[in-house]
Amino acid sequence: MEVKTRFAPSPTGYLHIGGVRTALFSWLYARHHQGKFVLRIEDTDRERSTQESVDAILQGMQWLGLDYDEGPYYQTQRFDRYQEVIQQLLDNNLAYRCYCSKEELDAMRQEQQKNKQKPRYDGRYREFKGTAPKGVDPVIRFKNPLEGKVVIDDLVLGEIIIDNKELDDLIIARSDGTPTYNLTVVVDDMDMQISHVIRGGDHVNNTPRQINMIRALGGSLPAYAHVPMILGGDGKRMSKRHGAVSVSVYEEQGYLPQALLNYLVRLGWAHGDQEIFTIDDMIQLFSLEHVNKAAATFDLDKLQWLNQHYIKSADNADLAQLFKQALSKHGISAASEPQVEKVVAVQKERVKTIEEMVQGSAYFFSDFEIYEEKPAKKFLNANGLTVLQAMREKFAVISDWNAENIHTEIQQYAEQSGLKLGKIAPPIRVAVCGSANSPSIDVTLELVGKNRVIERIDKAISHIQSQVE
RNA sequence: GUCCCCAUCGUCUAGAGGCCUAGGACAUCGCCCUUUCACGGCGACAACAGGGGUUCGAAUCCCCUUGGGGACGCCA
Repeated sequence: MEVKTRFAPSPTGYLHIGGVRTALFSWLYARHHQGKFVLRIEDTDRERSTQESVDAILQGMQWLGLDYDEGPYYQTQRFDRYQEVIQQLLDNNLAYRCYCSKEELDAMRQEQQKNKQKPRYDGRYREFKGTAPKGVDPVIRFKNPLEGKVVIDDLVLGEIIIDNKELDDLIIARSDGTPTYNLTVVVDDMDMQISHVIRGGDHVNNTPRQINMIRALGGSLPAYAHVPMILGGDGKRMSKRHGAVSVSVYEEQGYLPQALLNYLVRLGWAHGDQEIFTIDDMIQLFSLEHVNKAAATFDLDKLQWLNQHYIKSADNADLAQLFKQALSKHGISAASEPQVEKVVAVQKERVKTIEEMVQGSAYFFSDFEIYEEKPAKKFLNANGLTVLQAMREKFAVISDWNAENIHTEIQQYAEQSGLKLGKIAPPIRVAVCGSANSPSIDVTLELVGKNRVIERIDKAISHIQSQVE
């Protein structure tokens, strides 16, 4: 049988890390087995589904390169089919109408909670033969088996046994006639011939209900694999405060898709000691047998380390593209000098994200008005003035402005003045960059350009002189 | 509360009864490199939740306890 997996998000919010990880595992499994991967949008909840969310999901999948062979299917476009199945269930006495009001249901739940029982619909309309109450639009419930147990042979968790007595007759159609999740999943997974249902651990409890429905419909069961959930930094379920942000945020902050994927694939899965995986590695090595059972905690530090790794090894031209986009988002024009690619080449070794690269590179492209307070205090002083004045003269006569010649001039001054490099570079750096951090001073000066370097040194000189007065 | 699941360094994990004095990675802390910040190199710290079994032998198998997570919607 052909392997066919699916990712079935509901468009009721952004696509977050947990969703992406599920999608990744599902995708990897399909790719590893040269099967098919389906994207299905579960938008039956019309109240909460939005087009923005759909777009966010599609965009996120594309950014990450998680391509699909079928879909996106939209469940709202399959209502006729669900209706047909619901009718079939009704006709075969496998489902029934329930006239309970929400208030009635609430009361039932409260009573059960009070008696320390699991809240469960009691099946009061299951064998109802009387006349329907007037003015009540009924919901339709599936007749869950009363006896017996459901055995799930989960590919990750192993055997899970749930007693049918723990289950109740779930609603498969709302009072407005629209189908609900547990029905649509079952119908779609059957119709789309999904061979492996790979999804988050929060769905384990839905599985026995779905198995019962598939059996009632005479379908064959897919294999199930429930992957562990990802917890937020607080060890609790992901929340906005702890990690559950849209993948688009990672894109905006300058994470590379490869880094995010690499981070995610190692969350709940491992291949010995290997930490770095190319996409091909992942596809080749991924297997459900090595997926962990325990939930994992999201760790931004490690993601950053991986991102740094991939930035360091990325192609300069590719990086330059991303860098340019990020610069313009910050209103920094990279139109003139220096060449973006050259800046990228020197900065890629020292940042964790593209965003960080932008933060630390503004002085290459535009002048600044203020110096960072601490370094300015420390280096733009009387000693600094001497250095700057001397170096200004030396720089002014360099005809071929490159790192090597700049380095030579600094070296010469060090010898003449008896000052260590550690005394000479910092004032120049603060004068030219506004801060105490930058790549090597010679390369930095080369890229900033001769004219601007001299302008900025002049500016720093007058800044110091005005301080002294 | 009820049901389901889980349990190795702070975090992600390796570990399929002897290869474990428990390995790797991130983080942290040292040292080296260095004109700053980084990169890099070397090193240190740091875990089998507890208790019972089974076995010649248990991180690995079983049971209990504890802890954590999930589910219990006319959400998905």
